[in-house]
Amino acid sequence: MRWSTSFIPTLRDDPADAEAVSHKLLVRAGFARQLMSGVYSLLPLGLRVSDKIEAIIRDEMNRIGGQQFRLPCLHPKEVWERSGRWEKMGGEMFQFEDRRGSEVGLGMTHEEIFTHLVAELGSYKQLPQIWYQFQSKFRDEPRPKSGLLRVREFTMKDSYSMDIDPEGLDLAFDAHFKAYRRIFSRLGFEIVAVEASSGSMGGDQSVEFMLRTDAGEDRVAACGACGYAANVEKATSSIEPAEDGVGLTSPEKFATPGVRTIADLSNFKEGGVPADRQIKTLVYVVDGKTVLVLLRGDHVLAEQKLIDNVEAKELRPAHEQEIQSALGARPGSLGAVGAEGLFVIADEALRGRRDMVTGANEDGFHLRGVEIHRDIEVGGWLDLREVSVGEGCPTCGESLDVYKCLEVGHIFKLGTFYSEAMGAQVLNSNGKSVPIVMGSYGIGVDRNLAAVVESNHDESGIVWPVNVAPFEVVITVVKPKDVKCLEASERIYEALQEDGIDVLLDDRDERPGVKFKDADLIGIPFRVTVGPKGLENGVVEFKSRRDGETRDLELVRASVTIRESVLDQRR
RNA sequence: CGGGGCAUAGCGCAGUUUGGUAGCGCAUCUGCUUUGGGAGCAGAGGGUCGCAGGUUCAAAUCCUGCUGCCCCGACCA
Repeated sequence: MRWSTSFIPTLRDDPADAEAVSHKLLVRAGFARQLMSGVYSLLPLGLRVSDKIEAIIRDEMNRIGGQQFRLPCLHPKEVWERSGRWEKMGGEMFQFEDRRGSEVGLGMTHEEIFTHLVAELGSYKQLPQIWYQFQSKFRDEPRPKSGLLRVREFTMKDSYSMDIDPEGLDLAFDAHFKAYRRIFSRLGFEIVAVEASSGSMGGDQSVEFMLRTDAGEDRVAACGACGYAANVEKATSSIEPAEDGVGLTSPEKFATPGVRTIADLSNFKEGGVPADRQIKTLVYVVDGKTVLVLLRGDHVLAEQKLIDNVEAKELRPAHEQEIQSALGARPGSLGAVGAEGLFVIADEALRGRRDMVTGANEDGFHLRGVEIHRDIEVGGWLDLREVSVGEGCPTCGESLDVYKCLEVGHIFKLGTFYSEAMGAQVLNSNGKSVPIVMGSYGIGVDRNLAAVVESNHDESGIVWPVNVAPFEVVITVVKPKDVKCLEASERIYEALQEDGIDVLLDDRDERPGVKFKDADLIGIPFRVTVGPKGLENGVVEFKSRRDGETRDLELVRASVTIRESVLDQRR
């Protein structure tokens, strides 16, 4: 492609509303433009990268026997009602009426629609199957952010596996696991595969593929010693057992004027205790019922653990008014002692604790000498706390690290939830009708595109890995008006094109400095500079974007060397 | 949904406090000079000042309402 006739709108300044590095660079370098909040247009350069990422994914999906489909974005309400997710997705799904008044929605994922086709399978002899597609997904995110990292319309590769039994699902899951590892390796990512919460997907096991970056929104707890890694939504850890005193024969109320927080109470002079000697009382509304959630004062609730453990349609923190009427006190003085009629869930870390301090359900008062098992009627013990840095690894006991990650892929074992809901059954070898066992596997194409930029850039711009670069080589014609200069450039350009190299010829009538800056900004891995200076000696300059390494190539064999360098880095 | 900020030319911004009919840099177009890391000079084009009301002789500027976008939090496959 010739730069002079291409649409590559580079900008000198960062866009004012961009925060994430990938957002700034993708806009500045002319890969993407925003249309509205969380919705982006891909420009020619952006699409070229997207196409390459898709090609890698397609290659690996085909390798494990995947068959490519294309399903609609526009879905009827009925199909989503059969799985119960029309309601469950709530505001996150774009839902509206067509002109006849039929309710329709934009697909945020395609379990229901694929399962609709899966129902056509009739015999175990047709299994296993792996089906996939690249398709737009629509999710009305509460807060789109960080450019292409969190958007409302995006392209996803989603695949689905169909098997006769759980053992078959294990095989398909494992095949995807390995395919994903290869995909991310070809994208140049060092990823961590972590145990994750399945969230609204249902199912019993899920693995997230995490890329360590501060631009991410998830946090992962990982052990450097044994390799344990899990999303903090699911991660567990071991902590030092607490040593409690004998305590009192019964809880004793004491005045704590002005104390509203755990920190207040630990600094409180008359009767304050450290946070790990306090019981934190949170109030939740679970399907309309008020529930108390207890944690050690210095621990943080991992809300997803609560959601995963209690089967509920709706779960949310209670409003202050609801708290007031349920317990008779405001947050700051809440406690579970004597909280009759309210279900109490306690975190495991509180098990067996004595001589604790908690709110008295009376503003400005707390109780001391509280012994959990004696004084509080706990309805359920659960692991609810979020792990933090330095706590013990649950498998080997070494110290855990916690860091920010971006979710670049997620694979789920769905089981029979959708096949049962949609009536997707086959006859097994005994002639009995059984639901198909399914898995679901996703990779966000645009998110991965942005993720590559997050982990491959420097102060001059993007540094694309050869595998996904929009062009592998840019030929910078220093002086396009000089006939020798242009002719030499054209020769290399044509030779590389014939060899199947993606090459961009910068034949613009611009000053060399502008061309160098632009080439660095858009991040082409290799640059060939053809100028009068070099041509006098029969050479062109060959430069690597990543390490800046430069060497002169004899004009006559330049294209051969360049091709070898490119092919060497393709994977 | 709660809190904060912003909205003026394709991009980045000033002008708003104290109302007087819109400006700077980059980009674009023309000419000349220049040409190996975002050139210089001269000239030119381009704006319903987010939208709708209101106040006023006069509104980018003051008042009211609305919309959009960004950030923090909540939320989130």
